[in-house]
Amino acid sequence: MRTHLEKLNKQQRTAVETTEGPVLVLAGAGTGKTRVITVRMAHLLDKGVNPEQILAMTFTNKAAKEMKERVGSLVGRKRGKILTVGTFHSFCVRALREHAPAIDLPKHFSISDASDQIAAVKGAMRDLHIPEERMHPRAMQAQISLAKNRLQTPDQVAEWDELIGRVYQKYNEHLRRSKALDFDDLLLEMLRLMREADDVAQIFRARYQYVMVDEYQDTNGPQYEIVRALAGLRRNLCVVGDDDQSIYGWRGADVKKILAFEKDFPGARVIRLETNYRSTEQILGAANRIIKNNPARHEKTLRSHYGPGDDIKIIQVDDEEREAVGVVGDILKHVRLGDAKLMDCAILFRTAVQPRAFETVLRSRDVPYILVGGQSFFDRKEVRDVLAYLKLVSNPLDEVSLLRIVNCPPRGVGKKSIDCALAEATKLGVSVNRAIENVNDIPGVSSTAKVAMTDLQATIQKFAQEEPGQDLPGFVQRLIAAVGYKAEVERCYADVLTRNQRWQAVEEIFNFAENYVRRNPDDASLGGFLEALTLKHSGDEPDKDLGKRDAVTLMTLHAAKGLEFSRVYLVGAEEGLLPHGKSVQEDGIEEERRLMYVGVTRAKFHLTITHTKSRARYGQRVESMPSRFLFEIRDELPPKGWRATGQMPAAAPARKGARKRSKASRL
DNA sequence: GGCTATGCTTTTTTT
DNA sequence: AAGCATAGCC
Repeated sequence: MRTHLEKLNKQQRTAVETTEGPVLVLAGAGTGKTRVITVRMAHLLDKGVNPEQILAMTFTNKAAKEMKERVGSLVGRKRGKILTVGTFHSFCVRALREHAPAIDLPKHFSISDASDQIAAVKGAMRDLHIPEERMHPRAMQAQISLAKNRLQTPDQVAEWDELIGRVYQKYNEHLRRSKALDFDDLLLEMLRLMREADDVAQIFRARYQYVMVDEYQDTNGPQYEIVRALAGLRRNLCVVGDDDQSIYGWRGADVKKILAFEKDFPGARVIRLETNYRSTEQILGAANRIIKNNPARHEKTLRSHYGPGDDIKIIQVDDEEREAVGVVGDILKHVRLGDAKLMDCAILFRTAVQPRAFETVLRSRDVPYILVGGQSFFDRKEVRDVLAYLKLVSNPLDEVSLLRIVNCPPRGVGKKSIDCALAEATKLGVSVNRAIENVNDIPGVSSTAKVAMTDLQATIQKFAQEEPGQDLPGFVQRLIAAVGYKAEVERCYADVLTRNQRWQAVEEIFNFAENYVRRNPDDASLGGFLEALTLKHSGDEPDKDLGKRDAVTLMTLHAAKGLEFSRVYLVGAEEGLLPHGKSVQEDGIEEERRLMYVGVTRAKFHLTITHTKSRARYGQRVESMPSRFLFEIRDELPPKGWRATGQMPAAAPARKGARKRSKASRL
């Protein structure tokens, strides 16, 4: 215990030792935030607090995992394991599963992921006869999500925008009759649980005597309310964050929450961590020069613990291909010189399309790399199909999944039959799944379709009655075999190579199942498996315990928050990309600046920022302008002739008549 | 009902 | 550039 405290500076130690009452730790980048949280937990345990009484909430699984490991190494694996450390979402799911009946929630609800949500929005709009031209389902979904994150009901939204309000309402009905909750609902239902089921709320408050929240600046409305409800009157609440690193405003996060903590929790102790143990003076100076352009923020003076260090490199290249070649070349050069390992290097970017060029170059040069948050695997058609089958077995009322696979592989269920079933479902106000139980009575459905749907339902039913337990991998394989999915893959892809590739994705799911069973030997279940995949618990590491593999890291700036690397390559520092064009339009420059700040402060010793002369966007080569942040970094004004270009093309109005762009304007 | 061709949109960031 | 949806043909 003493040794834990000895390694801390004065402020950090105060933060650790102030265990009672509300505490706000304002921790600038690299000031040892994670260390404070982990040591604080260790300290609580040393003081005799029961590990079950400690709850720590994070925003990403990565952060949760790291925190668990670090506490584990301080106090021992075994004791560390009993601590509750998790993302808000996973914590809420667990609580809801345990206490679903208390708020009339079905115990076996499924969780809608992003594509499920879009599908549900489309369904809702179809029900309301709202053409998709009125508003893109994607945009609609974003609006609904934002409303939920602001704790607004459909009625409240309708006052402001009737269209969105109505779809929001219908969308909720769709989810409910599919026994599904979306990501936002997980938080909202948890809040409802805390408010409406008093006995349950008491249990939680009694259980968690000490509550900690990481990255508090990213807390949104529902999360804040949950924290408040959990902390109760005891208020042993410690939140840690940095307003300069608030980058989730688009998800409903409210920076004001961290600024108003003392008001929300009177008597709160505020502790500032201002010594940076991560970066050189050069890097820190650059970061400070950028962030000082943001008007509303807590003034902070970060002091570097290290010397000046190397200059920051800002490099212009011809295009994204040269950018990738240059960066990878530089990495390899330093590896060859022996002053860096691959795992010390990170390539950071703004959008998910940027890594493509880098992947190509890395692969051609045989350089191992890890692409973090490479959502792509779960976006693969085969993976989504298989997952849909599994979801359907787990929750036979899941409408989105049913519609996805009714005719995949083709069973003679055509559009017309589906439309008739859909109409019948809407008429009866139930999910299609239920309507189809009496498919023979639905007019307009072809006879082949009737037989096919009955068969399919029987198959699903048969598997649904099984409890796979330890044999989950075999169960998944049998289900996929039963519906003839392999034959479908073979039918679709004539080319042997792609065919094998596609089928490998399916096999990867079998592997996931095996991993999952191995990790949860006691309580393996289909529902748990799907949940883990949806919330990305286990899914993100196909290469198992090779976390220490020597490889270059590629990730978005958002994913990089909280991490550090010796060498950072911040690529694509161009107007339209960073700051992103959409943000410029929507007045989100300050958040983009914080994003840039996050990127710069990830670097410990070497920082290289690149920007291109031109870049392909939407299949068209477009001239790039250096990011305004590159001038801020040098305390300069943009030169004459510089323009803030690169906004979204044609600035399509957010809603109402998504006008088709004329050919002329695209040329 | 199934398959193919054409044309249209897409690119913000995550649980 | 690529993936997805619709239309039009078998």
